[in-house]
Amino acid sequence: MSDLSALAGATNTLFENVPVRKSFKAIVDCNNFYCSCERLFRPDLKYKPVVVLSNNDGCIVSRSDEAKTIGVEMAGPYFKAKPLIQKHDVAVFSSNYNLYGDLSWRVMETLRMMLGASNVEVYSVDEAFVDLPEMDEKEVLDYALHIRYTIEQWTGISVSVGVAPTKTLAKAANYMAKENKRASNCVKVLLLPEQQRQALQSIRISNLWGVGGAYANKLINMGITSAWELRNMSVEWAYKNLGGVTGVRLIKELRGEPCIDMKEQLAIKKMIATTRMFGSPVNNISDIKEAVATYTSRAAEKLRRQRSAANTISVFIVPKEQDHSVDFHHGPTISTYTILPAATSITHELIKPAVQLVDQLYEAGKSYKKAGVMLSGLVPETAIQGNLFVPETQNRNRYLMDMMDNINFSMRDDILKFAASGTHKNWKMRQELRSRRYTTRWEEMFEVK
DNA sequence: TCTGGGGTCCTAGGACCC
DNA sequence: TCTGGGGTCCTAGGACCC
Repeated sequence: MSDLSALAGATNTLFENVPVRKSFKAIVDCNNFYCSCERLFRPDLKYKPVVVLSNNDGCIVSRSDEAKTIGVEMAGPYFKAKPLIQKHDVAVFSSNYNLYGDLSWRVMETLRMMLGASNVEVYSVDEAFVDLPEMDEKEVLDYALHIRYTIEQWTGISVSVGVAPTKTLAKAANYMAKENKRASNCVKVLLLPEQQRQALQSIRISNLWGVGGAYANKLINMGITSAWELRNMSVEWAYKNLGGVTGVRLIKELRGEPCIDMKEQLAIKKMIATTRMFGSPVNNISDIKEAVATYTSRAAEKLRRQRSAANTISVFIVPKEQDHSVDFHHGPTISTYTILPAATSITHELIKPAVQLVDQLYEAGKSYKKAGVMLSGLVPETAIQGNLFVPETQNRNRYLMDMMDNINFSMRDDILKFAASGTHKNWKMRQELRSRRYTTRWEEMFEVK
């Protein structure tokens, strides 16, 4: 490797006038995204503490800066934070995914218009990696600020931007930008080795992208506490101690050697899951079957959207544990799966085996708090669709699905569904504090009087 | 009775991300 | 009393084959 860089240097001195082509990666990350979305339609909340809850109003998944300041913890259970929230008059919202999804699309579309779609990798609902156009190092900061201001002006959502030679360093830069928004103007650029050293020395190992709870503990026990200390470990050490090639990539990225490529957009998913907590514990098998049928319908929609079919369906249910001393995340999960005779994307062909699996899993007398459906073994739908040798009804099924998808998409709220999904929904999740779907429903639009 | 080595495919499980 | 949902990638180890 050092041979290569020596070579590159030599080439450069030979051709003084040929500029070195530098490619920089940026991560653009919406600030407190869900809270910002809620505030957009509630300007009265602009400087007030706001939090958004997860599905089922379970934990806190987004906090405004003001909420962070008064000590509301991220991912903490809502009921524990409630006293603090009431004391400080914090505005509380249930998740409103219609709203966030739509605003996310606007932010990403702005980036695509600025940089070209092929240079934007949507990484999550509120983050995107972008390949910056070639420019002088001095211009990078200005360009990053330009991105930030344009998005804010066009969508009303404020973002932070981190720029560096690799994705991992860009994430580190972004972390620093957010640490001190006022000083950084929400933008941080780490191009020079000296800038990178200072930044990595100030970042604790647990805040590094790619180091989760398990590795953080392990590293701290080994005496490695800062990102800089980790950067200076050898790749052999990383292979042995940080999950093989993943660890090697992490170290190299920290040193400025790009190892994590930009991903193709519209990549076809390899697995599709729909899982939910129940609004309250359920002990009745028919309710569980209704829920599983509903989740299967949702998963099948996702499957058809990417034009895939599945040959394996797994179902799991999670009993409500009796012993509250155990860590709730690691409650027992009971699961099983079926391999289908042929891959399919037809909802009712998936619901039937899914519901049968519930019979295998369910134990009478127990109550359950969660269930989920996973589809895997995905293949392109074209591989199975429109077969001349299957009965005509089977081809018609696919058209039926198209019709259902279209109607459900335009009417929303699952106007058409299968009877197995039930009508009582005793298991349905709680969403007591949801705001209006301002940007996706006519009847919920923002009104100006 | 003696009884190798290398390859592939699959699954379970562990780590991570937001 | 009350603690989210949806993904990815990687490795180890077993089954099977020649």
